[in-house]
Amino acid sequence: MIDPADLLARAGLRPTRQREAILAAMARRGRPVTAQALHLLLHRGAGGAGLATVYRTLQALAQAGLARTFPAGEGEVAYKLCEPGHHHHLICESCGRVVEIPSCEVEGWAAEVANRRGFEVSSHQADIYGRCDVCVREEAG
Amino acid sequence: MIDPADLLARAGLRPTRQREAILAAMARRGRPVTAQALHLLLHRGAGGAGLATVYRTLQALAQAGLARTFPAGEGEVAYKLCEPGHHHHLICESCGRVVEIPSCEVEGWAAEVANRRGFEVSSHQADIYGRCDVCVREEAG
DNA sequence: GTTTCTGCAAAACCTTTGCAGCTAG
DNA sequence: CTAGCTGCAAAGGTTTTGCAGAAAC
Repeated sequence: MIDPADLLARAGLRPTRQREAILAAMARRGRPVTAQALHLLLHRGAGGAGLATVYRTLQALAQAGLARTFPAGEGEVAYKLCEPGHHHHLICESCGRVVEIPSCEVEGWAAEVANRRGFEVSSHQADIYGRCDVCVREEAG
Repeated sequence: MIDPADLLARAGLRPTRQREAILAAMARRGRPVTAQALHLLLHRGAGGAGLATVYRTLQALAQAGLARTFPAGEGEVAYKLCEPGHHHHLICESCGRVVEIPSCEVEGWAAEVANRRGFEVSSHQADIYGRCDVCVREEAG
């Protein structure tokens, strides 16, 4: 379970009403959201947060390694809460759901390919795009 | 060897002075460049090209599958000439050099991981970051 | 009481678009 | 001659920044 207050502490941020609202919304959503979308979501509900605050909070979370960024649409960036540490993603192109894949079988491949060309690996990144079980069924049904 | 005129023909674009200058600069560079950077590069040299033209050309190339986009800095997109078809990249974080990896051993891993979770794979994307042989030697020497 | 955070509005930025003039076929 | 391309400048959008007031410690 995701605890907003805990995440803020881990990021070295003061727990404020706005930040907790932002984190709660992100946790509830579970898939990447843009700053703009988050701002709208919160503005309508009770605990609002200014656009600048949303941007600043998301940036801080990403910098602390508690959120990952995804390219979204044209020139927009979406954020999603992620456990720190290395992992990959399975992304549904239909509903936007994102599943984290903890194990990393790409590791060996990356090291081999890189070494063969004299590269020294510092990191790698791999994501799989497709349609999730729910969306596949819906489309078929 | 990369032939600007040929690439333009493959993309269904008319060969003009500006476009050939853009392609020549991209080929010369060999690593991802942003539209802004290209514009500056060309504006200083002889064969200039307007910013709008640079953007339009890069967009057309990407759409034709002859260039790939890379996230660059904050909210910027960089482009690099790439052979069409599926491949991965080895990216040097020090000098920016990019090497294409044609073979795709990730394919199997992607399919297995996805199927295990009920996903239907449509595509995947994997890049390796590190330092290339030249930069490693420079750092050591 | 300090330090940090928020909100607003302005600014900065990259990118796209409209349009008149030019160029390739 | 016609269709397509270029350049400029204006517009569109997202993201960042400055600053006074508010909130957390």
